[in-house]
Amino acid sequence: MAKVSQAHLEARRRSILEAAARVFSQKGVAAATMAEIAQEAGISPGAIYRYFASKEELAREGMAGPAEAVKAAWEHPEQVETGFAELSRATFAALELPGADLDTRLLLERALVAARDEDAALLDEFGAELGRILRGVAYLLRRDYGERLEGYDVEGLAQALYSFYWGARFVQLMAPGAPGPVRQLEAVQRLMAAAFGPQEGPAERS
Amino acid sequence: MAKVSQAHLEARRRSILEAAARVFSQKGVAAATMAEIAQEAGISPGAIYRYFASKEELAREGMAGPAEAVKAAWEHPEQVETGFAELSRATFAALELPGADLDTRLLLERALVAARDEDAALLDEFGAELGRILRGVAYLLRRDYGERLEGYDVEGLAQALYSFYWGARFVQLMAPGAPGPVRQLEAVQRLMAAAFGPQEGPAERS
Amino acid sequence: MAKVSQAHLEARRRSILEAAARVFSQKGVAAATMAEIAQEAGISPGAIYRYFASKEELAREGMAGPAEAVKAAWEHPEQVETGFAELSRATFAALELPGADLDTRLLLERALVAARDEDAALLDEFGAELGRILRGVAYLLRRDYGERLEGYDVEGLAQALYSFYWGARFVQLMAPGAPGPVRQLEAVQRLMAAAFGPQEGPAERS
Amino acid sequence: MAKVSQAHLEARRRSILEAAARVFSQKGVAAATMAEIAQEAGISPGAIYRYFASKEELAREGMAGPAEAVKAAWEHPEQVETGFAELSRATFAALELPGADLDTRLLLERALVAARDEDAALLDEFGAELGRILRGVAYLLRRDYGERLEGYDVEGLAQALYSFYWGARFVQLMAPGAPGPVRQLEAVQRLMAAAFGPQEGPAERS
DNA sequence: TATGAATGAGCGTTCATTCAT
DNA sequence: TATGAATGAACGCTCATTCAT
Repeated sequence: MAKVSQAHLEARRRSILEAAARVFSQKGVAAATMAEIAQEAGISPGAIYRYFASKEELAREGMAGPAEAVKAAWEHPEQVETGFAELSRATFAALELPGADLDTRLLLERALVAARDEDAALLDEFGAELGRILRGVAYLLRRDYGERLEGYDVEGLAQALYSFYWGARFVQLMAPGAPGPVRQLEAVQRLMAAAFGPQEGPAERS
Repeated sequence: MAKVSQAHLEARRRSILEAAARVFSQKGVAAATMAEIAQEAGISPGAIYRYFASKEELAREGMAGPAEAVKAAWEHPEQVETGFAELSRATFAALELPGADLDTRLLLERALVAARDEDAALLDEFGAELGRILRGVAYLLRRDYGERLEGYDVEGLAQALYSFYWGARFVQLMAPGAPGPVRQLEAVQRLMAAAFGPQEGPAERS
Repeated sequence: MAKVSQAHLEARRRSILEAAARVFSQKGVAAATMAEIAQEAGISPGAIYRYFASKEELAREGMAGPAEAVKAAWEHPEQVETGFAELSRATFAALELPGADLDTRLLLERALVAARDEDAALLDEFGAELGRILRGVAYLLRRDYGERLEGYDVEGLAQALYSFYWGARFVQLMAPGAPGPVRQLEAVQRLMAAAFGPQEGPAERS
Repeated sequence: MAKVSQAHLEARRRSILEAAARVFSQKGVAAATMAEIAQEAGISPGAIYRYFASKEELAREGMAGPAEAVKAAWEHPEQVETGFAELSRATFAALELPGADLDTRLLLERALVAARDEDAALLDEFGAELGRILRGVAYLLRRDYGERLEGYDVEGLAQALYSFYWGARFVQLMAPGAPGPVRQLEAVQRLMAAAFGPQEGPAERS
């Protein structure tokens, strides 16, 4: 029963995690009850404790951000074929998919928890991720716009774009009726196109 | 302890609100206890209920966003002497003041609560505020950049800038070490300057 | 200020007691709050404590049964001119006056309190009152029906009539739509008339 | 402690109800605490809430009058073999059993609560029960005494007898030393016998 | 190993009582 | 002496956690 169990155990663990994420994002970590999570996962409350030592641990793991595929792309830009514009567009388009708001809520709550507890580990993780993504953004900017970035604070610009991304998520959550992420991005891209000169820029590539 | 002046009562009320804001932003609304808030305010738990009917009401009022002066400026741009660039700078500079993070936490939690409960009132309020600010941003953009905005989706751009602002707040909270709001803004302003043509643009105004 | 105060003090004390009786009979002793009673009495909560040491004392005194005039008549039947039938009728007719239910509630609650706490004093008081009234009822029965009561357990009958009175109060409270006290009494009097022979009985008197 | 049988659950529920009835009748519903009831039932306070949603619900169910067998007899007089006199005697005799006072207290408190809150449901229930019993009493009176009731307000008389019953309960609670229910009833029955003529009356039946 | 009834600490809230004014 | 804001113990209730089954 040993080896097979191992796989089952892992599956069960993941299913609890997913149930928890659903409940957390809907109600918030504090308001969610273990009983609810158990029901969502289709097991008994007591069983959860075979897989997670406490609600806190479950929250910590259950809020570990959704493994966004797009994130990986930004973190490893060398392996990315598409240009900055296309990747941006895909990233922002994903925000308009159903379910994005749930992720945003979870991410925000997670951020809040980290900021409140001065949870160094979580904060560091976020910082590290930010660093990787920033590097990716800057890399792609440089690759696509080359010397036309001369005189620009590319890191500052990359950070601004990253902020813009988070802000778009946030506003989308709070005011679904406002101009959506994609429309915002288009306005920004028009700006960048104008700033970095004739459309040849990114087009040169290929 | 009878017949305390109206002013005293008001002061007490405000002091409770401030204590609550501190505790809420530190621990989150759900985790904060009335006992803690009372202690922070230097009174007994029961006394709070002379001023606020419930924890929920206290949370509602205690999280009512700090009356940011800057916000007013964006909402009434006709009365604003300074240009778009200057106002932006002031707005972002304020984010680097101490205490900004506290506000951001409170605002985020408030947003989360609203989004979770589908609290129509709060959501509407946010949406209305967003609308006013967007109008202000667009107004200032048009006033400062005039016909050079020809062909631009000014509303989309305004929304993008607003998103950028929120994102900057968020990132600042989560990764204090990253390029700060002001540096990000400078990069964006450089971009806008390049896009909207020779520096004369905003300068024309005088 | 001394002598005049004395009268005022007594008046104030009584007004508190009346306010308390009103609130107690409406909400019950446990649910009534000192603040409510104070408001009803038109004073401040703190002031009550100048006149009564505690809520319990206030309850004890405030529930001291309404000084029913009829009760006095039954307790001192020698001074009563009217016959048993007339006094009974007056007694039951009073139950159909507005306000009777409020008294009934208060009396019932008081009874409950006494029965619960095995409050010997209150229980004794009720017992003593019962004794006096029973004696009065028996006295009037014997005076009015004379030897026709031969062979009857007059004390048992008197007690039954007293029970009937209380039961009528109780049912009136719980089921206002049922045949009222007076109608019930009439049925009983018809029964007594039939049992004790030709109407001459009480009529002989004069 | 999982998968306890349905029977166990039912038993536990009933034991809580019994504990509650004991405490309620001893202290009154308002003064009784959940902790006390829990202790009386031999469980923890929290456990009660698996069986009852609130103290109020517990009170509602815990005060649901003891399913008196006698009551059923009065409500379905057609199925009753015994005559009015015998059934009355059984009913009043039951009042002298130990435990009757406990029930009376509970019933009185329940009545008070209903009257205070103007609890329409409870009041209606009481009214409906009263109606059924009254019908039963009148039915039995007519069956046993037949045409000798000519000229009587049978409904009024039935109601008077019902009031008498409640009053006897009440007085018994408050003044245990007074002539007991059975003795009172005997006096009343003597009266009825005298009023309705020669003993043949009920005897005719056979 | 899973269950889910039970625990009990801790929460929000109330209110009798006190006491500075 | 009256006021009424403040106290703080105690309540009803919740729920993370435990453990007998």
